[in-house]
Amino acid sequence: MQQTELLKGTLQTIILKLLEDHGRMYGYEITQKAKELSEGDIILTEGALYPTLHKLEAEGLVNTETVMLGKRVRKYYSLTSSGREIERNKIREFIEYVKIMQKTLQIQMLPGI
Amino acid sequence: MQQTELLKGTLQTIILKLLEDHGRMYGYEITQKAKELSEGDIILTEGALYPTLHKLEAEGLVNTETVMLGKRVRKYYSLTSSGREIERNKIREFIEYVKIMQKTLQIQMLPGI
DNA sequence: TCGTATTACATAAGAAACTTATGTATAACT
DNA sequence: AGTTATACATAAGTTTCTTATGTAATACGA
Repeated sequence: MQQTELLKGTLQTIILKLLEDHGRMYGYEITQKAKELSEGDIILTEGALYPTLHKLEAEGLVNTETVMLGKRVRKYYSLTSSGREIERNKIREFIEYVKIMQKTLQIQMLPGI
Repeated sequence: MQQTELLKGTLQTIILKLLEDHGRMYGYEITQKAKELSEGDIILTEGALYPTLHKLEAEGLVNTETVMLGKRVRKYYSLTSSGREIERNKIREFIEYVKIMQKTLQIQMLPGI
């Protein structure tokens, strides 16, 4: 993550939604997809990403599958049904959060936003 | 703050914008205004609010003025010109952040949002 | 008038979520 | 051959909040 400071607290949401939209992914791929979709604004650091993925796994929100690529390891993650449910909640919460902030800050975000 | 978890990192933004929109305010008043505008969703806890106000003061973003109400103390805060500048940046950053998230999560927030 | 809720400030310990730094190792490119 | 990219991982430290605690005046209801 980084810079915007606001991105704190959204890492799980981003990971879960990327897994929902793009199917099974591995860690490094998640960082690249986030960077691509955000047009360079979201840089997921490894120090944040991997512990979060491990936590999601420990909570049963994602499954893992380890694949050997020659001599290298790649660890794929995919949503469990529980993970899918949490993901939907997190997206709802995010939209709700933006609405709350809009009311509180009394700002308009133009259509399209 | 609380619950939404997303609100982390937005406390300074909320305080600065409320001071911009409503002029000089005291701590308790800020909590009430945030609660009112957010329709009950933003509950600023004292443990978060006061240290943040002190920090904003230490950074020169707000001025303070202490007023006695009978025997009680009330401490008013108002934006400095530097505080106003930072406030505008934070609002811009917030809007930018929402756009980034919208792209990354590929979600639509209907007009009005 | 007495107890409770509200107003109004403040600080401190602990938790959560990051950043920054470091480590290991293979593969690709120049 | 050396640098960059791919790919995983952990640990120390920072920031920002929550929860708990403390003090005290004022308002309100029974």
